[in-house]
Order: sequence, then C-alpha cells, then structure tokens
Amino acid sequence: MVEVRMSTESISKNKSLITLDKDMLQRFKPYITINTLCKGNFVFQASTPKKCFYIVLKGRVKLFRVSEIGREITQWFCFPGEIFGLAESPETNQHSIFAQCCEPCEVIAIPLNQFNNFIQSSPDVALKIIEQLSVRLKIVGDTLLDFTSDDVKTRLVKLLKRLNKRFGVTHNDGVIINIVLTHKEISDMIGACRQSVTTALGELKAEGNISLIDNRFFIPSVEKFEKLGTMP
Amino acid sequence: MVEVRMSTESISKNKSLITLDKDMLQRFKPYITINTLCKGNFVFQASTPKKCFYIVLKGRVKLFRVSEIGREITQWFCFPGEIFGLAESPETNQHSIFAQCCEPCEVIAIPLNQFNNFIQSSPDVALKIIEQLSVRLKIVGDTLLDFTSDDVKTRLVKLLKRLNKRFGVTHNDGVIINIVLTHKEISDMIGACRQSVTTALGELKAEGNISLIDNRFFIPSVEKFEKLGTMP
DNA sequence: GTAATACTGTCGTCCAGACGACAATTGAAA
DNA sequence: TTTCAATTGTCGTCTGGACGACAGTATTAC
Repeated sequence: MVEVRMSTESISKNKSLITLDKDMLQRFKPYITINTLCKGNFVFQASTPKKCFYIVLKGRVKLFRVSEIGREITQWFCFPGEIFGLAESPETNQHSIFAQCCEPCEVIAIPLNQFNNFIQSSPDVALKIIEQLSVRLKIVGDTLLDFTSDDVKTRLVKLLKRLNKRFGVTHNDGVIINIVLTHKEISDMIGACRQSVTTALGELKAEGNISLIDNRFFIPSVEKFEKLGTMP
Repeated sequence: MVEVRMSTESISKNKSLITLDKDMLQRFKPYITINTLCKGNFVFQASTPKKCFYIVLKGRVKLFRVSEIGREITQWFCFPGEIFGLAESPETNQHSIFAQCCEPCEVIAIPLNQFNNFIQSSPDVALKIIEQLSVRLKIVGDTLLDFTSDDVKTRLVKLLKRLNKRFGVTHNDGVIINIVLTHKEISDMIGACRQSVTTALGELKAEGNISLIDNRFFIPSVEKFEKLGTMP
C-alpha cells in the first residue's frame, strides 16, 4: 500500500482559512458548540431552519443540493478552516443545501445571531470569509460553464484538474489526487449519470492518462493531462 | 404604451446594498474613480488584470463567463449598490468573468489594494458584501441544479420565477417582469440554445401563462405560474 | 424614410448521453 | 470467513434538444 499524505505545504499557504485563536474561543465560548460527527452524519439538511453557521475543525464536509426529482449535485467540500451554513438568502430562514460529513468530523457551531460580532472580532475574519465565498462562486461558475459547453468526458477531465489543484500530491513522476471518490460521487459533481462517468474514466485509463493507486487517481503526466479538454 | 417602474419598495427593503455616504466618499476620494459607461461597454473583460473592485451607482451591469468554444453563460445582473470584481481566486491576477453594461451606467472603481481598508471602514460593509456573495452563490447553485434536473421549459419557468421575484411589479391582476431580455439572453441564462427558448416561450404563451406587454413578460396569474415546473 | 442589422419563428436532422437493466467485482459488516 | 451491500463495468434503446438553415418581423443607424 502506498502511504500518501496531503501536503501540509499547500494547506498552510491557503491564507483564507479561519482558525480560532484562544482569545476568540474564550470570547465566543458561551455561544460555541463543538460537534463531533461520524461519517455520513449531517451537520444540517436542506429545509431545516438556519440556526448556526459552522467552521470545520477536523474532517471533510460535503455541501450539496438535491433537486425535486432527487437529483444530487455537489457544490463544495469544506476542510478545516472553512466556513459554511451562512444565510444564503434573506427571504427564507431555511437551509437550501445539505452538509454531510465524508469522514469523522469536528465542527464548530455558532449561532447566526452572533455572526455580526464574529466578523467584527478580528480584522481578518471578514476578509477570509469573503475570499472563501469568492472562490466558491468561481468554482461553481466554472462548473456551470462546463455544463453548457463540454461533453461528459471533458467535464470529467476539467474536474480532475480542479481536484488535482486542490488535493494533488507528487508521487514519482506524476501526481496522486488524494481524495477517494466513487463514480457516483463524481457524477454528482459534473452533472452526468454514473454510467457515463464509468465509461469516460475507462477511456482515460485506456489512453494511459490516469490509473488507480490505492483507490486514488494517479496522473502519470500532468503536463500531458493539462492539454486534455482544451482547444488545440 | 404602459409606463412601468420598478417598485422602489422592493429596492429599499434590500438591506445588503452598499451605499457610500459622504464620509466614505471623502475618505476614499484619492482612490475612487467614477466611470461613466455607455450601453454595451465593458467595465472589464475576462483575462484582463484585476486592478479594482467596483460598485454600481447607476444602471445595470451583466456579469458573464465565456467558454473556450465561445459559449456564453450569464451569472448575475448587478444593480446600484452591488459590488463586483472581487478577487475570485488567489492564484491568478486576472478576471475570469466579463462585466458589461446593459444600459448607460455609472460605476465606482476602487483599487483592490484598498479592499481591506474598505471593509473595515464601516461595520456594515463586510456584512453586506458577504450577503451579496451568499445570495449569488445560492442563485448560481440553483441554476446548476436546474441544469442537471430539468428540461429546457422547466428551466425557463424557474428562471422567470426568479426574475419575477427580483424585477416583478404588480400590474392589473398579474405581474410584469420589468426587464427586457432577448431570447438569446435568456438562453444564456439557462444554458439552452436560442431556438429552444423561443419554442418554450411560445408554449407558455399558447397556454396563457405569459404574454408580452411593452416587450416585458406579463404573468396574468402568479399563483398559477408558481405551480408550473414543480412536482404535483 | 430607407437600409442594414438584430431578433423571432419555424422546420428537419442527428446524436450525446440518460436510462434501465444486469453481471461482475469490491468493500463492509457480522 | 461468509454474507450482504455497494460499486464498477457493460450493453442496447430512445429522445430532448442542439444544430443549421431560412423566412418573417422588429429595431437601429444614418
């Protein structure tokens, strides 16, 4: 088995992650709840009342939407230092997304009525939140654009590139995308049916553009991979 | 001709709009540029360097993406009080979106290196920006979900509902959506081809669900319209 | 007022991929 | 270790809607 770790270097360079120092923890102590959740547990579900916003301390939380016909679309994965559960719309007091733990998690919950105090508690917090939201908006916008322009295989390739940027770790001459995803999960991220994802992955494997190591995608040549799915 | 105005009531209720009072204008005066632009002018284009963020003073600015094959997708319309041009990603110093004026506009430009000062200049500004971004994230997420679940007509209906919520003004027993959009513009908002939009609009007209007044969509019965495109 | 451009309406063809189905393989639970 | 559930692989059918084309209508520019 190949032992793979996420590079701590790429994490520490991400300056928009929120960490609560002792002063903050002390100050918001009366309001903070630390939730420990198992894999598969929901932090909250769509249509439930908005009471708190959340910051991931440990683990990975998937944010996704579900349509009326049960179709699921993944919007984001939150890692430690990322905030979620903010009021998405002033018109309703219910969540429109689901937040589910992909692995055992620890999540800080703070009541929404403390949000104002929270962003004023430190010069950096508001800026970090704005950066996080901006990045998410760009990525969701990327996905939307891909939907209108690209076939399934191209959308898959672009997703793998985005995942590589976020989770890639060097391994031999290539890169391992250090996150385990089923074909169904991938289909929910590119809005395709699972069978189509299986087929497209098979093609990429047959072409030698990806392989599997320890259930993770391995890209032998990132340079070659970056050329896929773009205009010549 | 029917004279129609956007309801000033719905605008003033939107508490996340940014207005610059005299103190702010004075304080940022050395940095602020007021740009007056004609219909069709770009505030900025994708792939150009990020220098400023912007706040609309007057008019309507369309934010959109263009894919490699030239496919356009509209993400948002900015009205007075709305901010755009924020750094979308820390990795690149170029815009990924286009910002184009739909009508004659006035737009404040402030250098991005003043953004930190800007959000600390008043207790409310950061909160308002966060709310604006959150709402946009939700709507873009709505659109993404619609793409994966709904046929073209349903997506059109849902778009009209969203537009009604934002631009609707009461008229007789129904509602006029007080924004003029071509079929092509609509197609860019729902990721369909123009001909499909024309066909779907024709069906809605034939069913009596919408008609045209002064080049704007009129919905005779909002109650009936709200039932369209949802599960029975 | 006229000419050019943009927009709307309509039609027929074609295909990417969703869908349903089922078998084979892998992973998790007892 | 065995059983069950989840995941992956494969196949054939069908259709929504993209596409290209063109005519009719409305708007804009001069």
